[in-house]
Amino acid sequence: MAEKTYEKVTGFIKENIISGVYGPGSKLPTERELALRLGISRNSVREGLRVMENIGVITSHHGSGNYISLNFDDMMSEMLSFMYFLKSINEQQIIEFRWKIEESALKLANKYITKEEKEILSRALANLEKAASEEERTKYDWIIHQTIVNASRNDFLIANYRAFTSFIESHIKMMRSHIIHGMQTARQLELTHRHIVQGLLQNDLRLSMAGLREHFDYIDLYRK
Amino acid sequence: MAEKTYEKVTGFIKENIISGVYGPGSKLPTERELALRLGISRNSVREGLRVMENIGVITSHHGSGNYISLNFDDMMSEMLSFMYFLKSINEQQIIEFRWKIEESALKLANKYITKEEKEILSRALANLEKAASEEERTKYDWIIHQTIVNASRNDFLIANYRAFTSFIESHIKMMRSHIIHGMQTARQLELTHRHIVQGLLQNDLRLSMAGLREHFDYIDLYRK
DNA sequence: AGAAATTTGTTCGTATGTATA
DNA sequence: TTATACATACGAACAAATTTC
Repeated sequence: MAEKTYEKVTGFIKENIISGVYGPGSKLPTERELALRLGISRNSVREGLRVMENIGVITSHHGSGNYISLNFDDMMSEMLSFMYFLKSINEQQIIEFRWKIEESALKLANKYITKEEKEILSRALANLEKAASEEERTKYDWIIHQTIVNASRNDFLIANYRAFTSFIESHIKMMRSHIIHGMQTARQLELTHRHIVQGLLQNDLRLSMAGLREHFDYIDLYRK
Repeated sequence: MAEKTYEKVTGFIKENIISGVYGPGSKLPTERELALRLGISRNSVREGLRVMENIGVITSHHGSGNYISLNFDDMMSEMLSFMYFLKSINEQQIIEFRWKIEESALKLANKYITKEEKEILSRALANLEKAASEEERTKYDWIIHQTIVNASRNDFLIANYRAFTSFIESHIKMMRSHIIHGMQTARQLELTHRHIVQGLLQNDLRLSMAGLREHFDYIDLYRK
């Protein structure tokens, strides 16, 4: 037999999502009804539901029911961090990947960025440069990178970046403090942000690309 | 209550993998023993096992036992393609993303590619250029692109690319026949492959990047 | 080769805690 | 507050595949 019993449940849910019957917030049939309708036992239904819950497709509310949620981001990041341990993916690969994602996003952002996003970037840069605390700096640093990726207008890049982001959130904090410490001051790192943002504002791809490269060069240089 | 019952199982497995007790091929305790040891029912154990199976951490063999497998690649692919599907993304974004992934991979491949991989590329290119059928061309085309991505030595890029290609497999076939038809002959598309491969063989990043750009320019040009 | 033991696959019944009207 | 619907969890049982003797 090819299909396992619990896959009737996951298949059922997927099909109904794809066909548009279920969307975020939809309530699934009760476990008993699913068992009845699919011709399987309640335990098998539950095995399937647990799988879907774990990958972020549904959420289960005790006493209430099972609902479509469709936010895989958490699961994605959990899986990625687990992969990090197991495949012994080294820091090098992580930094490379983030760099490549941002590089790709930057090129597309240069094409698609809106006036509103340019303003967000300007403000974030200004705030970053006059930020007093490390916490503030992290915040505006974050806004800049996030805005650029969003401006790429490519949902694949955005989805990947977001999933990836939550995974390396702790790493970034760790890295950043390393970097700061290594450089004594954050001035140089901030300068790279200035180049990235100004390049985007002036439609100067060369400048922003160079800024991004500097940015990751610093990270690479001081991450030990 | 924070922890669900089945998470005792997933936690147990994860911890033992991370601590090195379990590696690929390790046999887990029987379901009954796990239930006993964790103080939960066998049904709950099975819910946890199904979750781990579904994300590719273990495989279950009827009558034999549960074993550590540790290949999430397939699961990643499935999850990403499901995600991608749900976001209902347009063709433009698909082409852009594939391009950016390959572009990133190409740069890294230029750094990490091995002699063996260069030989694979040479052979694939030769086979592509003397291929008689469309089916054959598709095959060697695919080998070239796949080899380049693998040569990037970045598991994140590889996982993404794999997930992505399985999703757009049908699109690629469709696109290719469109392109071929539009150009009357596949000569020009093959020339782009020649540039990409030769650039890699000669460590000439400029040439291979230009080839890749041509490649996607053709796709972009003729995809309507 | 064959029988017995082991293990996963699947189901049913039941008890309990939670949410909602 | 009560009643109902629902998810959570457990235990027992049998089927089917595998391993062991």
